[in-house]
Amino acid sequence: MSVRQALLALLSEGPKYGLQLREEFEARTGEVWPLNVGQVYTTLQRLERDGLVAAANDTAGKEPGPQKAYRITPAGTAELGEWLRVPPELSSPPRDELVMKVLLAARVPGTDVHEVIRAHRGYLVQLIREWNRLKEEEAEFDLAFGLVVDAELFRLESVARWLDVAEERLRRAEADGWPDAPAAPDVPAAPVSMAVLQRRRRIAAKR
Amino acid sequence: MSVRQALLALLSEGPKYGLQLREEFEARTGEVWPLNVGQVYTTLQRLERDGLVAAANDTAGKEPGPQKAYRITPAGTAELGEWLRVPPELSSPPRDELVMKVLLAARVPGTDVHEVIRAHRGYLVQLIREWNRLKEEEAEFDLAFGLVVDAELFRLESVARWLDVAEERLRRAEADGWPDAPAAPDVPAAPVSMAVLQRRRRIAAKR
DNA sequence: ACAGCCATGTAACTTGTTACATGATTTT
DNA sequence: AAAATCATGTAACAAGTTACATGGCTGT
Repeated sequence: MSVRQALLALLSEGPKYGLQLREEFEARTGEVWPLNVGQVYTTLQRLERDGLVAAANDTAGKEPGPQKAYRITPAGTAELGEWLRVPPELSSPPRDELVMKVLLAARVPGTDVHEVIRAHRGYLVQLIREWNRLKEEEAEFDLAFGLVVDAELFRLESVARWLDVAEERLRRAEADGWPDAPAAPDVPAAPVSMAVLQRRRRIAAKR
Repeated sequence: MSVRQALLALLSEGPKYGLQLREEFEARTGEVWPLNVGQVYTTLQRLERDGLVAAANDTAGKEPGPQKAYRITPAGTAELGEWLRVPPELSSPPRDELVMKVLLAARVPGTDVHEVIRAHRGYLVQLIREWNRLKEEEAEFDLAFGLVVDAELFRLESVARWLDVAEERLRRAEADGWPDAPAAPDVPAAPVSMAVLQRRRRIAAKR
């Protein structure tokens, strides 16, 4: 839900048409974040439906051609302004796929969390090296590219550091006899009318 | 596209039913990442369609009740195993909403990037403080919560640091006379048969 | 008996992806 | 004239969200 506003931002500089928006979007992100064209057109349709953009009858006229330029409307400018300033993810943080893998791997039978963690960590340091190489090669010339690469590097490094503390935390928990319910390893908790079981757990959770 | 595998992971410990999966998912993520129930049921349907899970005719039988338990199949176990080990975001990194806001704000007329950056940075440090408080209060007791909070803290801190270097980069670029095309501030590049214009830009990009 | 939760399901909608179809323009 | 590429558009699908409908079970 950010392509919408990205298009508004590009149109705030002047009328543009579909393919042009795709190219400028990718240029603005240092050619790192691709944007498929189909989405540009469908998003433009929705923006027009919502009154945030309008077809720009080229002031020059007489030159229709295949291109259909759009311009931003006052309502569009307003929405853009708010989007730029309102911080993302206000409520609960986004689900992080790698974090989920570690959390879940910790209790999957026949799986060693530490092995999983090592695999991902190895891949991360490799990725970090590659981005650093790219940065040295190109980031001087392209402001957008430099910014995006920095963001990615910072993110990757924070994930790598998290893997380290996560592994340590898990190791300590294991030393303390975790997972806390190795219990019945297949018997589906007996036919105790599970609704009751469910309830009991909820109450227990409330302490 | 990770709820799918998360359900597989939970089912790898034994048969479970819909609501139970929702609750266990949220428990595993320290109650930080909510999961709406509707998605659990639709995802289970797709998993069944794809042969990764199957209805678990409770071995105990005779106790249908309202609950429909599912169990993981060998194919499901295989997919889960691969998902756990394959690193995410192999190709290009995910679009980060905050990064996009900064990149785009830099050229939106009537908008000061630095003001935008400051606003987001302020919000970030506030968020970091709140998470730290939560961590001190509860993270001791709940391994999952501790892990998720750490991940979020690391992420937020990396974003905050990125904002700092981004602001510095932008400031230097401005000193060097950026944005590079203040040019015609409204005239849509004249009616020069835009297709040609487009081409020229592509070639120029190739240098 | 009635209220309230447990449990499953469905509908409508948004965002995003991939793949294909169709003209117009330009290049060779 | 044919091939390539520019440009727009549509169809089909996956994944996610919110909201609502519907029974069964439980507690008072």
